[in-house]
Amino acid sequence: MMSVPCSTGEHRDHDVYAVLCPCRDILEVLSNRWSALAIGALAEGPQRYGQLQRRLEGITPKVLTSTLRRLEAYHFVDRTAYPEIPPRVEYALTDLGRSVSVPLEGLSNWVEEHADLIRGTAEHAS
Amino acid sequence: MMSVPCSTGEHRDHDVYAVLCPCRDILEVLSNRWSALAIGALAEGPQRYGQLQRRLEGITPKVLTSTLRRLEAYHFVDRTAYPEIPPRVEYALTDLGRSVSVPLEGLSNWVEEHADLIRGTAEHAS
DNA sequence: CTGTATCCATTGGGATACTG
DNA sequence: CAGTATCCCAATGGATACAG
Repeated sequence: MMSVPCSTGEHRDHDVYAVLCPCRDILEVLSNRWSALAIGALAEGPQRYGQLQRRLEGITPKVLTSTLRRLEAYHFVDRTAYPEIPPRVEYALTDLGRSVSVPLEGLSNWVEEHADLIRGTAEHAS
Repeated sequence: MMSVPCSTGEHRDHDVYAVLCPCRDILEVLSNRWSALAIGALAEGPQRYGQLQRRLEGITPKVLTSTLRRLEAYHFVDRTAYPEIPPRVEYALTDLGRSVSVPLEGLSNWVEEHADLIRGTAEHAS
């Protein structure tokens, strides 16, 4: 009985496609290459910029920054800068971030558990 | 103690960045605008191309096709074409697809439950 | 250390029209 | 009905260099 949010369009009877519910927006904030990974990393505790960059292997500073900023904008992450030299900045999940990290980890765990199975079965030729 | 798959890089001590584990691939297959939505729609039962197009409001035929093909390549979805005229094609989740739809719905439900909360709190300016 | 500034490549996604 | 064929755009992501 539960359906994917905003996939049915039952709430929309005119054709102004632009004004969809926020569900898709949020889903898209989470659905990009790094957001879920970053939240997963932060789920283990607050971390500094450099730590995150090492954790999320392969991410470039520009992308890391934009990812964190987006998560910040949606209040999944808090950024705290300490006025020291050298600078120290800590990123931590908000309550909302911790909350979403639960279903996100559910997905991560699923992937971990099924990765080899998929690897074995799938021929992604194309 | 569970971490986001392949976010720690603990399995990688050289620097050939290309050969990461399949986890990220899979996560990326699921992490795009339509995949999760499509799986959610199919979780309620097999559906035809046209039905899906109506369910996933706003999706264009090209994108719907590519989404389904990708999900098919990873064996989340099965495609069955009946040699009739007019043609009839049914898409259904595989066992794997049904399996992943569970954590995916967990995420969807979270989003549904928190959408307004986020909407109220977030100023995504920028 | 924590970023920003450029520049660039890829591609996901979209609009529209057309076909077996 | 179930797609394909084109054309196009914006955005994500990446490499590298540089700055406060």
